[in-house]
Amino acid sequence: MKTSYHHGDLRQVLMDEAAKMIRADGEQAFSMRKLAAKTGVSRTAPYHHFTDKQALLCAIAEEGFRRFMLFDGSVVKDPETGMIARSVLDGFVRGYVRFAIENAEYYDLMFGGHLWKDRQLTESLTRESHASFRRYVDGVRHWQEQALILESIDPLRYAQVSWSTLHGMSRLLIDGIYVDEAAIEPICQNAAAMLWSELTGLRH
Amino acid sequence: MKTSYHHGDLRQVLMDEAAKMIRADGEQAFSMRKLAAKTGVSRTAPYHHFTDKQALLCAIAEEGFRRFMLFDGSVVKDPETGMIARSVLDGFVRGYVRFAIENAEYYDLMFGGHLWKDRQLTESLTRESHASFRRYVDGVRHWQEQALILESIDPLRYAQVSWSTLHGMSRLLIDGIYVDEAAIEPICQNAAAMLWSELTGLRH
DNA sequence: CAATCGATCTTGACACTGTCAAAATATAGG
DNA sequence: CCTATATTTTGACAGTGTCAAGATCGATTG
Repeated sequence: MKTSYHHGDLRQVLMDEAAKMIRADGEQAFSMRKLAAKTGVSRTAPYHHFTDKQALLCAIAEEGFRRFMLFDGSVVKDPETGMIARSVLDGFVRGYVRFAIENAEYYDLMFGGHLWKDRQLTESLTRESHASFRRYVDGVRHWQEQALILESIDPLRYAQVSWSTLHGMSRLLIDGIYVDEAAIEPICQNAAAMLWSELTGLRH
Repeated sequence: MKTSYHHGDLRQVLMDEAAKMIRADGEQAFSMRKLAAKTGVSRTAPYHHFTDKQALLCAIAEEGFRRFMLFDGSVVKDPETGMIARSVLDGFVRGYVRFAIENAEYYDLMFGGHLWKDRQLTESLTRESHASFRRYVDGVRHWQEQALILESIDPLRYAQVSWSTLHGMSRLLIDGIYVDEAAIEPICQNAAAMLWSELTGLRH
């Protein structure tokens, strides 16, 4: 039932192996030739499944976006105020950061900049990533329709700023800038408190 | 009065030219050999001023940190509440993002991750960058001592989260992720409002 | 002024990279 | 079986970071 001929779905094997290599030694140290060697094929074999090194990286990033969806839609109301509960924000922030840290090799490719910088994104990656963000904005808008958050919020603007916070934290933690791992929990707490306060207008 | 022999302070010329090249074509396309050619010296000449390509990039990043300082310390009080004025936050957020965008080639090296990822930072870069962040935390603490912001705030945690927001926004804007340039102003406004609200406990 | 010495630069070399063109091979359909 | 097509390999080329050895320059000293 294999659709591949010589090497049982080489395409997927290449992507998995590449991700593993990047996780182990960093994107900087990754090379197409080493990937080919590790996979046990010739140097140029990967080029029949990916037009480019860039295309391979885009494909991995795209897979990252598909694994990423964490807006499960389930909401908890605060019984007193009727607004969204702090715990929802806590879970969301932790979920985001957790994904970024545990799948750092994917996260780096998704938002590492290098892919975005040169504007040579695969069209399908562009589509997938934009869809991912749109889901986020839609989720916020949905909260608003249910009166779980302030009416005065602009969902797009809130999405942009809150995503900035989440992304900035993730970079901070992944790269170990100014911070060590033990600080993850309190930082997430603070960020969640800030975002919740922004959404509800309430003070913790 | 030149301290250099053959090429009037080659070290600085290399750094400037490198920054210019990275600005023009991106870090990805930057190479030591092209830099040497552009500067009009031999391929290995730069290696007598920088032990590594990495060391060169670190030196540029370090220069970026020195150009960066934007915590000027001047504060404006809100006449009614006696707390820090919204305009201070506005200016700070805009200043940060402005620097990041206008000096994107420096900012990328400072926080692009690639330098931090492999832990091969120059010692002096580590020092300079940490000093830069410490200045930020100290600034917040100073505000607190003057009772310009809430007493309940943990300056370190606030610094980490707010820096996350600023950094995330900058990446978002520099890389053009999910956003176009026209949105810079409203996004800065929203972020400043959120941070100000977090600092003062007030609602805009 | 000449000799020397250290700082600065160049030349040559090596292993490694991405990727193209052409050749080789395996598989599927007729 | 035989041919067309999908897949992989071999060979090649220009470009990369950087090391070792040599050449050259500037200043310092005798």
